[in-house]
Amino acid sequence: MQGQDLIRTIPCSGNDSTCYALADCNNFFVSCERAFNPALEKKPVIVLSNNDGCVIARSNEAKAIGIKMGDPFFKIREAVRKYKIHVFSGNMQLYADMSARVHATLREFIPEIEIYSIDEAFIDLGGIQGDMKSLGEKMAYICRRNTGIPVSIGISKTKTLAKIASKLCKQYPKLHNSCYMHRPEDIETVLKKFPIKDVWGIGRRTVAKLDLYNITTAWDFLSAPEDMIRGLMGINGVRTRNELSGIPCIAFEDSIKSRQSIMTSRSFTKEITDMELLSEQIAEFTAMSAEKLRKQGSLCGEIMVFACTNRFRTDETYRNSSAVFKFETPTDSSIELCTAAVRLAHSVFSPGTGYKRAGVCFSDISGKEILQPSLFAAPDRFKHDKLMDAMDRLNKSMGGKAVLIASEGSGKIANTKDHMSPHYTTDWNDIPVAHV
DNA sequence: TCTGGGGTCCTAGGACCC
DNA sequence: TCTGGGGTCCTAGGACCC
Repeated sequence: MQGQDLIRTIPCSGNDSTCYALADCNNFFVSCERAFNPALEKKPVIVLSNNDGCVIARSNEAKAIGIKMGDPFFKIREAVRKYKIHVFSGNMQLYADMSARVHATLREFIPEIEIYSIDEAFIDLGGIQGDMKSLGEKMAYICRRNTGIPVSIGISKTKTLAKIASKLCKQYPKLHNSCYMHRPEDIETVLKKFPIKDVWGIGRRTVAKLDLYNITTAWDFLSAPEDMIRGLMGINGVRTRNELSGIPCIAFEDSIKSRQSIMTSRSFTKEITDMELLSEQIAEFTAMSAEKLRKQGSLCGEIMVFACTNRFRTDETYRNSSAVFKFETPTDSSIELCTAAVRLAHSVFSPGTGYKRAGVCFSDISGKEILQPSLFAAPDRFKHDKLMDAMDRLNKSMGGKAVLIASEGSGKIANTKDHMSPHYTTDWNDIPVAHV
């Protein structure tokens, strides 16, 4: 039974010597800003989340000053002035575009890559002959040259070990952004020094539990009995333990999987107390989610709307209300989705409440091609297809929100983005000009 | 004044059925 | 008074990731 759990996720390549690379972009959002503004090199730089709320990326210099991931911006204003930290509002369009460029560069080496996140990709090097260390160095060099983004390439027998190898690259500049970790004695030396809290899959809660057993390094974890790890962490703990010992338990997935849920939510600069404003926001979030839904060719079976108060306020109790609607027949029409969402927004709203955050979540998502039409569904149930298609194309070619659903309103609520860089690669007006 | 956003998977426990 | 046992499915909550 336990064995089957594990085997299910092991890639069945038929090759007993597996090898994975992890390409990890260094301080990715900061590196994107630097790629177009070289004056930022060697300077402390941070990037902020929506509404300029929290720190979501830091340059090494900013880390050295003591700026933490997730620090609220208003709490570090003093340090920003004192150390002349360069501040940017998150420019997600730019980062997504730069990410695509890095992926395209990696694919020139090995076509099948697994895009793990906006700044990370796994590459299956199983069966590849040659000097892995120099292959990694070459990948890192070409990525930097083609995109301006510094990338760390960690290579080892499992994904978890490859992650560790990529972290070593950042720690030791001498490695030239590429670390191939394969000899058992080297792996042992590394794991004995590697903090368990930095291992992929080991989070805060687990670190606290492991600490009670004096497990503080990756090697301690690997040396602990399997039953004990299973008891503390369940199957995922056993997988991580196997991965550290060189047995792959996390499969390589190069096909792009459709999302099982699609969410759009935002915090507001000022609390919303007006129902019309709230429902316009909800409609806007719904339209954004619906666009993502159509992009992956899916239908939504269930929609959830939520709105909550400011969880940091101490003078009143935190409230989070939500409501759900199930569609008789799944849909991808913004019109149907917005109609449902606005109705839900009305049922969630309570007068006199100040809402600080709200959002929309689509679930029960299915592929459009395998739709089982309900017996009672109207024959014209795809009547909005052409309209949606036209709307998506207009919005794509004209950028942003050229066409809106009526319930979205006119966007009266603006987010704070006081430090936005130009849309260098995604807006013709912002394309950098070379002065010669 | 000001505190992000979007995902996945696993597990335990309850409801329900035979 | 006595009060089974096993299976499935669903859901909420926890934990993790970036």
